[in-house]
Amino acid sequence: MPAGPEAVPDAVPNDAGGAPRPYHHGDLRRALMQAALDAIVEGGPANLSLRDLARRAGVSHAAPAHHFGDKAGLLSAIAAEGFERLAVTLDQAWRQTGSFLEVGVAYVRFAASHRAHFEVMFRPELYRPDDPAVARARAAARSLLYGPLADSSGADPRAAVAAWSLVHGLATLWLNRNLPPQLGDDPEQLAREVAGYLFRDRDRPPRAR
Amino acid sequence: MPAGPEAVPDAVPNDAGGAPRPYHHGDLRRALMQAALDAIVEGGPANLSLRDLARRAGVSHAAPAHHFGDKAGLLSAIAAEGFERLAVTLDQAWRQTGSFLEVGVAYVRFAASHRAHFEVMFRPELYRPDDPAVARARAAARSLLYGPLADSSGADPRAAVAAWSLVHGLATLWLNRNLPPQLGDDPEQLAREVAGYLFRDRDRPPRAR
DNA sequence: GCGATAACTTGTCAATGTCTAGATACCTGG
DNA sequence: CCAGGTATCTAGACATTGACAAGTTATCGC
Repeated sequence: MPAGPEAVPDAVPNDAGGAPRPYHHGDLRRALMQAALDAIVEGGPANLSLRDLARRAGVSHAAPAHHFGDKAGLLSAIAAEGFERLAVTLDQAWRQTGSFLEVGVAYVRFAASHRAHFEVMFRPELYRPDDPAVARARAAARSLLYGPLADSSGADPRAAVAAWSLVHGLATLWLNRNLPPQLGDDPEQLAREVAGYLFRDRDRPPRAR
Repeated sequence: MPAGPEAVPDAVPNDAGGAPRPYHHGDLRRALMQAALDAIVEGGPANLSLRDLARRAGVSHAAPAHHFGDKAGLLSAIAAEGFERLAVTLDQAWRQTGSFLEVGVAYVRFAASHRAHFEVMFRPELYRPDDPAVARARAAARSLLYGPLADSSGADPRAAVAAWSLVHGLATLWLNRNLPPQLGDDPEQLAREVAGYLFRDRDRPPRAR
């Protein structure tokens, strides 16, 4: 894809005018991850370019391969991190509110605030879903999605699927701007209102609001 | 329903022994679309290659550009066709059953049976969402999603969003194999069961619970 | 110190998207 | 019937990309 409107030459060893960049970046892996997240927010995972990330980080075009192997390796790392952070988010929401609805709201809030992670996590063809770190993190997040409902008596797995589907669909439709604008631009509020249609008689009273 | 492209000898440029392929393909546009749908089912929209499509159709590498301009043009055509067919599907379901739930089930069935279309339609960064044909078809499909609920008295747009989110989330999670396998592999049946949790007091009550 | 090793660079190659120019078949008007 | 025009397709070229191989430089363990 020669999509770049302007062709910037590959990594220049030194910043223009600044002090010479040290040979070792220091935390290139983290810097490349962050650059990737920025790039994905800007243009989606499909338009991601390893060489562009290298330029953003000020390193040579082949440096990313050293840390991630290849493009799928980078995206696998992003997916794993995303599932880890999602698990933390859902766990906190459940612990702090005891409300199944608030777990769903937290899911939507995560998608909106970690858009790049979220867009990668649910596109398995972009990365390696069987990567151990990915599989572990995904399993943890999944158990937190099903867990709260499994705790309640007479749990039906289809109820959890309904809840997960609702918040997942809302999150993806919101991210893709497929919802009517008159619903406002606050995904969290929208999630709380919309999810109420499903959760209304299945919830403990929330302790926090 | 979308029958494969035939009636044209799929000869490769230097096909050994066969009759020489005619200079004009006959229906190259349709053949390229079908090849693209096949390729997307195999590897996702991100791994789509125009040159690969040209090889599949037995034409030169630049032939696709003549019909679609560029890659985004091809994907725009796929998205437009997808929204058109989705609108037909939803319209039929509503007319034939008069059931919100069955419209939702039809949505999931469409996603499963038109996987390639569906995967493109909801990735606006891959195509040109403002393309007139796309915008028109998308608006038609959207009105059929909101229409049935808007007809009923005291319609709340958030109810429609809840319904759309549920079936959309279920469809995407099913396509990405993110649902527990013990729920079976029939998306239509799963949709009918799961959607019952939301539609239950707005529609014919489902058997369960 | 000093060798081992990790981190990064440079060079290269096949593949891709897109552009330009040219070749070929169809088709309409006379 | 046939001549020119146009739609369709081919051929070539170029910049960009992902991946690989081999070399260079800094850091770390001992």
